[in-house]
Amino acid sequence: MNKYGKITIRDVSERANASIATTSRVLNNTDYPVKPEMRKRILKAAKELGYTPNLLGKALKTGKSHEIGVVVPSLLNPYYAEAVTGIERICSARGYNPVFCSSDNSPDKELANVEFLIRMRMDGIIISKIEYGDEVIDRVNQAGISTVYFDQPVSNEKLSCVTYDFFEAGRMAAEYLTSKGHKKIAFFSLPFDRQSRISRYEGFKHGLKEAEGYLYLDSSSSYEGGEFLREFEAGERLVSDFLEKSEASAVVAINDLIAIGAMNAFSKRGVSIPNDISVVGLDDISFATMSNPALTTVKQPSYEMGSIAAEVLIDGLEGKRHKPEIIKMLPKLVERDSVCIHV
Amino acid sequence: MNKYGKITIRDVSERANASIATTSRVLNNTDYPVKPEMRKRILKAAKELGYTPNLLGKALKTGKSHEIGVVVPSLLNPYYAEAVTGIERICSARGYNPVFCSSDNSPDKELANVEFLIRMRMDGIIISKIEYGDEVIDRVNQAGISTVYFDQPVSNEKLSCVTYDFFEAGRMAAEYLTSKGHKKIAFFSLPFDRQSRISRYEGFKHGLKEAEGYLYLDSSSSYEGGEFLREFEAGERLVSDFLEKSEASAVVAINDLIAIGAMNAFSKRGVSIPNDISVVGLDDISFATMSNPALTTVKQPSYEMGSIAAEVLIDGLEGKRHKPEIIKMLPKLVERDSVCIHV
DNA sequence: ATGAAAGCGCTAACAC
DNA sequence: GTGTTAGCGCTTTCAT
Repeated sequence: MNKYGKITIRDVSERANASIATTSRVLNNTDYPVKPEMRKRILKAAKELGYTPNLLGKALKTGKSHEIGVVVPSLLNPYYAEAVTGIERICSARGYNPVFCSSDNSPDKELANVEFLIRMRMDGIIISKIEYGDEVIDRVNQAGISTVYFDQPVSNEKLSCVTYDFFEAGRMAAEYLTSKGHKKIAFFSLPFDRQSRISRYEGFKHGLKEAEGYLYLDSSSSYEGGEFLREFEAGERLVSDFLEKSEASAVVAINDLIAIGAMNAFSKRGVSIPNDISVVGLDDISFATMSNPALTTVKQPSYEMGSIAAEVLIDGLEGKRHKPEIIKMLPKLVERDSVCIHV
Repeated sequence: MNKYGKITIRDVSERANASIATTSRVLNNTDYPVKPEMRKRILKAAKELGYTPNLLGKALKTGKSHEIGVVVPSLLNPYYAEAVTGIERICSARGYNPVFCSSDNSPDKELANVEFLIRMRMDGIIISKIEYGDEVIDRVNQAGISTVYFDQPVSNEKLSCVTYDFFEAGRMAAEYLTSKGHKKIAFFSLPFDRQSRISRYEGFKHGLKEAEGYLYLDSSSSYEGGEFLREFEAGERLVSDFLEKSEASAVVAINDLIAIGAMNAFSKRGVSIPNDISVVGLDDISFATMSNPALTTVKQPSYEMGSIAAEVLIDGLEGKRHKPEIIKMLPKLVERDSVCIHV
């Protein structure tokens, strides 16, 4: 035992009367030939001493940590919680250890997290980037660390990315509503500060066809109390605005949280969903099944996106994939109880 | 540049015509005296080369990683998501980097995660333990790593723990209902496989006073699809059971997810909340404000518990606290719209 | 089949 | 004010 009070491989080797090299070979279960008795002695010594390998030493030496860094904007947001769960399952199935960092919706923290992961010499990084510019991308490229982006699209074709057809999702929502006879449809949104929102809205407009579209934007920006609640409340505010003008018979919300907040605000004011107003969300978070009425929405398969991002990254790390992979997941309409036919 | 293609401190020192030692001193911003020109040269060289410190080397040498490992049963569960956010904020404010691991509700994975964090030589660990026995505790103790437990209570007084008065929470819920005139109150629960659930139920019974209590247990155990939805569905199943017997005018649910699931199932069957049946939850997750009606519940301050756990741990690491700290957070009743007076 | 030793990137004690 | 060097725990090449 050294001055740090930790058992090292050296302590084990001494107690087993073996060399460090042999000890390392045994402890790592390599197929290197070692006499059975020696092997047994070493294993016994390790056990008796309560040896715990120091992965820092190992990673420093080998240049591989078997760790994968994951950066998401928020762990509070069910959407990311699901993605992260997908990542976690794949990584651990394939022998990697995911390390999650939340950037708390702050681009600065996002960059700091990425920096940290690079400095820790992660084998790879999975990131759902919110920063608008390319600082993160540049940093990661310069460091030469394998990275896959997910959620928000990344323009560069050289980069692996698991994204989603946001445009098509918006389009499907609008089209579904028109197919139900709605002629005037509102769009409830947060500020268009990310590509996904812009695309959703573009798609929405496209899906409208002959129907009229009305945009309602909530721009109160406080991120206090978690963006989670904030979005829910945005839904409530948008309803006030909407009710004043009463231009439409249906609304598409930029995400489920807003849709649910809106539905609640509507019911509180005696507007019945879906009888008076139809609502469709975008995302399909688990909670969408739990709202009352259950929310009709367009699914973004966050869990699968997370899993696939992890697969792509690990395949790359293990040399099973060489070119950057750009995967665009398709939306799927999930019909529940928040829409009805407009006559 | 070495064979790994990474810039090391050595490369920087060579380019700056300085020694490694001086370079290290400058790069770490120590107050060690270094001539301004030299300092400038080194900084310049580092920048030009795109030097990125290798934290593995540093941690190996110093024995401090400034990383804190966090293990929770699930990141999908909003309760833990909130706790984790509290941890994240404190750690990053105090210069530590939290590393989150989800054990995916599996005791085996929990132990594996803990093992990983120990091997990575984290400075400390924060864990919400689900494993029923003491394996995790023993392992952590043997490794001699500073740890604070949170959520589930830990019996050992030698261990720092941030927990919650589960008994009192159950009691408050029951008492609140009796104070509203309810005489027959049901308790909706999942299996009593953890202390928190047992305590909540005990407290509930205690708070009943002269009122009658009825226990409804959901034991369908599949963890597929995430415990999140599972609990919501458990609420629905419990309602079927309840409606067959119709013994009570109010229900206390072991957690908010079940309460919300139950409320939905009730409304679907034409039972109006709170007019026909009053419901109170336990937890106060953010979703509780978003249900319809908004859920009256007993708050467990998960965000604060996470923050405090982080504070306690870091104080310990920095020698600002020496004895184990046992903190028991108090519940708080949050009145919303799911309860009414029983006549 | 086993071991000695170099070295991964870094810090810090010590020397000058 | 600056530099030399030992060594953190580990793997791995090369000898034996």
